[in-house]
Amino acid sequence: MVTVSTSLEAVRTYHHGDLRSALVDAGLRALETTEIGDISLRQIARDVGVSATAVYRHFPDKRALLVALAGAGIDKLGEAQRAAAESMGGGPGAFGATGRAYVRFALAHPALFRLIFTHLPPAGETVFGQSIAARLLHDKATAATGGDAEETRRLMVQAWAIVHGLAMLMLDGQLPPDEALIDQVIDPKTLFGRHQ
Amino acid sequence: MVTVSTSLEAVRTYHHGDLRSALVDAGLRALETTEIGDISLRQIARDVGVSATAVYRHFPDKRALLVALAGAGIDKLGEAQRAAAESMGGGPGAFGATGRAYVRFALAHPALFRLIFTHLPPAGETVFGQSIAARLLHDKATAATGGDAEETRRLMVQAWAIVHGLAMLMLDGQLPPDEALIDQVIDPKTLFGRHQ
DNA sequence: CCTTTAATGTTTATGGCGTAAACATAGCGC
DNA sequence: GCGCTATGTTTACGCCATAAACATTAAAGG
Repeated sequence: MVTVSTSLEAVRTYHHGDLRSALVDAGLRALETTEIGDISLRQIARDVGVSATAVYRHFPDKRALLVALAGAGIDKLGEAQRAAAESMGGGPGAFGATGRAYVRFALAHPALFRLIFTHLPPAGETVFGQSIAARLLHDKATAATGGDAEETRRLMVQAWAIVHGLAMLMLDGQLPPDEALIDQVIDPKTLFGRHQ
Repeated sequence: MVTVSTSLEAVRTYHHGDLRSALVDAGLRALETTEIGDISLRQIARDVGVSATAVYRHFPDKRALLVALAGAGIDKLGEAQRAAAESMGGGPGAFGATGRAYVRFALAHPALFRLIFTHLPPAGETVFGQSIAARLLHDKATAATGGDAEETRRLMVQAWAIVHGLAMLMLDGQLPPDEALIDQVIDPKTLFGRHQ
């Protein structure tokens, strides 16, 4: 029996121990350097040091692994937004901070960001519905509209669309990924100050 | 020599006649029913009734064919916007009409729309730069800002981002693809009426 | 403890893909 | 009419996702 020492104290045996999370970790790592279309099951398995078909013990198919990666990505995105809001003390600047964090996350992890939104049927609830920013945004929009539900919804969708659109256009090279442009476009004053 | 009759009057010989445009047409047709990641050179070649490698006489690789398809898509999108603007007589409602046409186009041709923006390095100029809507938008934004260049740019980017974001979120199942929501979100009054 | 069994690996195989290389055909300029 | 070149085809390679059969080991029950 061959015993291969891996990164730290761990030792490889026939059974891996926690292959599922190792695959997810390797997948997330791969997404940092590989565009989404070039992600391959076999490569991820190779990275983990396991046969290609071992993956199928933990995921029914490639798509299922990608769904798991997207889930991890959604968590990361949420955490980035939470941290951004917290850094503003949850105060009036918090909502804008979550928007900027959203775009920065997209630019920092393009393949992961794309995976979250595209290439997968929305897993159960909508990404946005689960978001920290959703509550902040809802509060802000409700205040701005004085409680009108339809207007509130419009403001929320507009705000999300602007942030998401900015992220996508920068990701796709249609707009320069400038920090200054992000700040300029995501300005709560111009997004909410307009309501009559 | 086998002579196969194709759709109309045409006749197949060893040389196709206009394989390049036949491939583009078949590719566009494929994009109506196949998501972008599942588009295959070999299938397109099969649809045209030609060997897989014949494609390489007209395109250096798959990417090049996709670029050609994206180019055709950009033309179609531009035409849809032009028609939308014209239907409003080019009047004050024209700009909003181009925005709605943009989102409707995305919903009507999801794979093609994605191809145009993602999966390809922006071919030369930006998609938006060439757009009919760009001029309408620029005029509108300039009027709203009284000529301030930076403010004009901000308004233009915000408008494009909102439209693009809405299209993407609907495409990705994060927002319901309702006509009413499109009309509500893309409302020039709420997009431009706010400027102080 | 020791054995059975289920979980979790590996090997092997299949068919599809993009693409390179060698070869075939035919249209066009001389 | 002939040869050159554009434009096809055939064949082949290596990678991919995935199915099927087989191997190893951990855990559970006697």
